[in-house]
Amino acid sequence: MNDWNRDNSIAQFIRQRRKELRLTQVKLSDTTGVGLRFVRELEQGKPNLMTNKINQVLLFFGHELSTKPISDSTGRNMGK
Amino acid sequence: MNDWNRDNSIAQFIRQRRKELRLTQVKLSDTTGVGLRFVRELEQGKPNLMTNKINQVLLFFGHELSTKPISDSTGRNMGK
DNA sequence: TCATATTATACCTTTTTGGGTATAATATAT
DNA sequence: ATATATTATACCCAAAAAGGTATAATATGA
Repeated sequence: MNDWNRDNSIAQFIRQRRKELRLTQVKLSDTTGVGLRFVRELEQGKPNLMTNKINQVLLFFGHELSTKPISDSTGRNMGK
Repeated sequence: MNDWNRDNSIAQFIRQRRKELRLTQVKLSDTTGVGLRFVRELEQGKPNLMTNKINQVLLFFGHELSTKPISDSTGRNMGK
Protein backbone atom coordinates (compact mmCIF):
# COMPACT_ATOMS: atom_id res chain seq x y z
CA MET A 1 0.00 0.00 0.00
CA ASN A 2 1.24 3.47 -0.76
CA ASP A 3 0.54 6.60 1.22
CA TRP A 4 -1.05 8.59 -1.57
CA ASN A 5 -4.17 10.64 -1.23
CA ARG A 6 -7.02 8.55 -2.54
CA ASP A 7 -9.61 11.28 -2.18
CA ASN A 8 -7.54 13.73 -4.15
CA SER A 9 -10.21 15.56 -6.10
CA ILE A 10 -8.32 15.51 -9.38
CA ALA A 11 -7.70 11.80 -9.04
CA GLN A 12 -11.35 11.18 -8.32
CA PHE A 13 -12.42 13.30 -11.24
CA ILE A 14 -10.31 11.36 -13.72
CA ARG A 15 -11.36 7.94 -12.52
CA GLN A 16 -14.98 8.88 -12.37
CA ARG A 17 -15.09 10.31 -15.87
CA ARG A 18 -13.13 7.39 -17.22
CA LYS A 19 -15.59 4.91 -15.77
CA GLU A 20 -18.54 6.88 -17.04
CA LEU A 21 -17.16 6.40 -20.52
CA ARG A 22 -16.44 2.74 -19.70
CA LEU A 23 -12.80 3.03 -20.61
CA THR A 24 -9.99 0.98 -19.15
CA GLN A 25 -6.82 2.61 -17.87
CA VAL A 26 -5.08 1.11 -20.87
CA LYS A 27 -7.52 2.73 -23.28
CA LEU A 28 -7.21 6.09 -21.59
CA SER A 29 -3.45 5.77 -21.62
CA ASP A 30 -3.51 5.02 -25.33
CA THR A 31 -5.90 7.74 -26.36
CA THR A 32 -4.30 10.47 -24.27
CA GLY A 33 -0.73 9.44 -25.01
CA VAL A 34 0.47 9.32 -21.43
CA GLY A 35 1.98 6.17 -20.00
CA LEU A 36 -0.17 3.57 -18.35
CA ARG A 37 1.78 3.91 -15.16
CA PHE A 38 1.01 7.59 -15.13
CA VAL A 39 -2.74 7.02 -15.41
CA ARG A 40 -2.52 4.74 -12.40
CA GLU A 41 -0.45 7.09 -10.31
CA LEU A 42 -2.81 9.87 -11.27
CA GLU A 43 -5.96 8.01 -10.26
CA GLN A 44 -4.36 6.80 -7.06
CA GLY A 45 -3.57 10.33 -6.00
CA LYS A 46 0.20 10.42 -6.22
CA PRO A 47 1.01 13.92 -4.96
CA ASN A 48 3.85 14.91 -7.27
CA LEU A 49 2.83 14.87 -10.90
CA MET A 50 3.73 16.90 -13.92
CA THR A 51 1.09 19.44 -14.82
CA ASN A 52 1.44 18.99 -18.55
CA LYS A 53 0.82 15.26 -18.25
CA ILE A 54 -2.26 15.84 -16.16
CA ASN A 55 -3.54 18.38 -18.65
CA GLN A 56 -2.89 15.89 -21.42
CA VAL A 57 -5.40 13.60 -19.75
CA LEU A 58 -7.82 16.30 -18.65
CA LEU A 59 -8.00 17.65 -22.18
CA PHE A 60 -9.65 14.43 -23.28
CA PHE A 61 -12.46 15.20 -20.87
CA GLY A 62 -12.62 18.81 -21.92
CA HIS A 63 -11.00 20.07 -18.75
CA GLU A 64 -7.77 21.64 -17.62
CA LEU A 65 -5.91 22.43 -14.43
CA SER A 66 -7.01 25.53 -12.60
CA THR A 67 -6.97 27.00 -9.12
CA LYS A 68 -9.72 27.14 -6.57
CA PRO A 69 -9.99 28.62 -3.09
CA ILE A 70 -9.47 26.36 -0.13
CA SER A 71 -12.37 26.62 2.28
CA ASP A 72 -12.50 25.21 5.76
CA SER A 73 -15.48 23.33 7.22
CA THR A 74 -17.31 26.57 7.90
CA GLY A 75 -16.90 27.69 4.31
CA ARG A 76 -14.44 30.37 5.25
CA ASN A 77 -11.74 31.20 2.76
CA MET A 78 -8.17 30.55 3.88
CA GLY A 79 -4.81 32.12 3.24
CA LYS A 80 -3.47 35.53 2.30
CA MET B 1 13.14 34.00 -24.96
CA ASN B 2 11.41 30.82 -24.01
CA ASP B 3 8.28 29.37 -25.54
CA TRP B 4 6.24 29.19 -22.37
CA ASN B 5 2.65 30.21 -22.08
CA ARG B 6 2.57 33.67 -20.59
CA ASP B 7 -1.20 33.82 -20.35
CA ASN B 8 -1.35 30.57 -18.49
CA SER B 9 -4.13 31.26 -16.01
CA ILE B 10 -2.32 29.72 -13.05
CA ALA B 11 0.79 31.74 -13.81
CA GLN B 12 -1.24 34.90 -14.06
CA PHE B 13 -3.03 34.16 -10.83
CA ILE B 14 0.18 33.73 -8.88
CA ARG B 15 1.84 36.84 -10.23
CA GLN B 16 -1.24 38.95 -9.76
CA ARG B 17 -1.80 37.89 -6.18
CA ARG B 18 1.88 38.31 -5.37
CA LYS B 19 1.87 41.85 -6.68
CA GLU B 20 -1.31 42.70 -4.83
CA LEU B 21 0.53 41.82 -1.66
CA ARG B 22 3.56 43.74 -2.90
CA LEU B 23 5.87 40.81 -2.50
CA THR B 24 8.97 40.14 -4.55
CA GLN B 25 9.61 36.76 -6.09
CA VAL B 26 12.34 36.30 -3.53
CA LYS B 27 9.94 36.97 -0.66
CA LEU B 28 7.39 34.58 -2.06
CA SER B 29 10.07 31.98 -2.57
CA ASP B 30 11.19 32.34 1.02
CA THR B 31 7.78 32.28 2.61
CA THR B 32 6.47 29.36 0.60
CA GLY B 33 9.66 27.37 0.75
CA VAL B 34 9.98 26.72 -2.96
CA GLY B 35 13.06 27.74 -4.86
CA LEU B 36 13.32 31.14 -6.46
CA ARG B 37 13.80 29.55 -9.85
CA PHE B 38 10.56 27.72 -9.42
CA VAL B 39 8.60 30.88 -8.68
CA ARG B 40 9.92 32.36 -11.88
CA GLU B 41 9.18 29.35 -14.02
CA LEU B 42 5.75 29.23 -12.49
CA GLU B 43 4.93 32.86 -13.20
CA GLN B 44 6.34 32.63 -16.69
CA GLY B 45 4.02 29.76 -17.52
CA LYS B 46 6.41 26.85 -17.82
CA PRO B 47 4.11 23.98 -18.73
CA ASN B 48 5.85 21.13 -16.95
CA LEU B 49 5.75 21.73 -13.24
CA MET B 50 5.27 19.50 -10.24
CA THR B 51 1.83 19.78 -8.74
CA ASN B 52 2.97 19.63 -5.15
CA LYS B 53 5.28 22.59 -5.66
CA ILE B 54 2.51 24.62 -7.23
CA ASN B 55 0.20 23.75 -4.37
CA GLN B 56 2.90 24.79 -1.94
CA VAL B 57 2.70 28.27 -3.43
CA LEU B 58 -1.06 28.34 -3.94
CA LEU B 59 -1.60 27.41 -0.31
CA PHE B 60 -0.12 30.72 0.71
CA PHE B 61 -2.91 32.42 -1.20
CA GLY B 62 -5.53 30.07 0.20
CA HIS B 63 -5.90 28.20 -3.05
CA GLU B 64 -5.13 24.80 -4.50
CA LEU B 65 -5.02 23.07 -7.85
CA SER B 66 -8.31 21.94 -9.28
CA THR B 67 -9.90 21.18 -12.62
CA LYS B 68 -12.20 23.32 -14.70
CA PRO B 69 -13.99 22.81 -18.01
CA ILE B 70 -12.41 24.19 -21.14
CA SER B 71 -14.85 26.37 -23.00
CA ASP B 72 -14.45 27.73 -26.49
CA SER B 73 -15.22 31.30 -27.51
CA THR B 74 -18.93 30.58 -27.67
CA GLY B 75 -18.92 29.22 -24.14
CA ARG B 76 -19.47 25.67 -25.30
CA ASN B 77 -17.92 22.89 -23.27
CA MET B 78 -15.29 20.80 -25.04
CA GLY B 79 -14.17 17.19 -24.91
CA LYS B 80 -15.68 13.85 -24.03
C1' DT C 1 -16.16 -22.28 -10.15
C1' DC C 2 -13.06 -20.91 -13.57
C1' DA C 3 -11.26 -18.20 -17.17
C1' DT C 4 -10.51 -13.56 -18.52
C1' DA C 5 -10.08 -8.69 -18.05
C1' DT C 6 -8.70 -5.01 -15.38
C1' DT C 7 -6.07 -2.90 -11.92
C1' DA C 8 -2.14 -2.72 -8.70
C1' DT C 9 2.73 -3.31 -7.30
C1' DA C 10 7.84 -3.78 -8.08
C1' DC C 11 12.17 -3.11 -10.56
C1' DC C 12 15.16 -0.69 -13.75
C1' DT C 13 16.41 3.07 -17.09
C1' DT C 14 16.07 7.47 -19.22
C1' DT C 15 14.71 12.03 -19.00
C1' DT C 16 13.73 16.21 -16.70
C1' DT C 17 12.59 18.88 -12.96
C1' DG C 18 14.00 21.88 -9.15
C1' DG C 19 17.61 24.03 -6.54
C1' DG C 20 21.55 26.90 -6.32
C1' DT C 21 24.49 30.39 -8.10
C1' DA C 22 26.31 33.71 -11.16
C1' DT C 23 25.35 36.98 -14.66
C1' DA C 24 22.48 39.87 -17.61
C1' DA C 25 18.47 42.55 -18.39
C1' DT C 26 14.75 45.33 -16.86
C1' DA C 27 12.15 48.18 -13.75
C1' DT C 28 11.87 51.54 -9.95
C1' DA C 29 12.93 55.54 -7.46
C1' DT C 30 15.61 59.51 -6.24
C1' DA D 1 20.83 59.97 -15.40
C1' DT D 2 22.25 56.75 -12.10
C1' DA D 3 22.15 53.81 -8.36
C1' DT D 4 19.32 50.15 -6.53
C1' DA D 5 15.97 46.60 -6.59
C1' DT D 6 13.68 43.25 -9.01
C1' DT D 7 13.26 40.01 -12.58
C1' DA D 8 15.17 37.06 -16.30
C1' DT D 9 18.56 33.85 -18.37
C1' DA D 10 22.35 30.28 -18.31
C1' DC D 11 25.06 26.88 -16.18
C1' DC D 12 25.76 22.37 -13.40
C1' DC D 13 24.15 18.81 -10.09
C1' DA D 14 21.27 15.86 -7.30
C1' DA D 15 16.79 14.02 -6.86
C1' DA D 16 12.68 12.35 -8.72
C1' DA D 17 9.14 11.57 -12.35
C1' DA D 18 7.64 8.95 -16.29
C1' DG D 19 7.98 5.08 -19.18
C1' DG D 20 8.30 0.19 -19.97
C1' DT D 21 7.85 -4.46 -18.56
C1' DA D 22 6.92 -8.25 -15.68
C1' DT D 23 4.29 -10.11 -11.97
C1' DA D 24 0.68 -10.18 -8.44
C1' DA D 25 -3.83 -9.04 -6.92
C1' DT D 26 -8.53 -8.02 -7.74
C1' DA D 27 -12.74 -7.62 -10.30
C1' DT D 28 -15.91 -9.24 -13.86
C1' DG D 29 -18.71 -12.57 -16.41
C1' DA D 30 -19.99 -16.88 -18.33
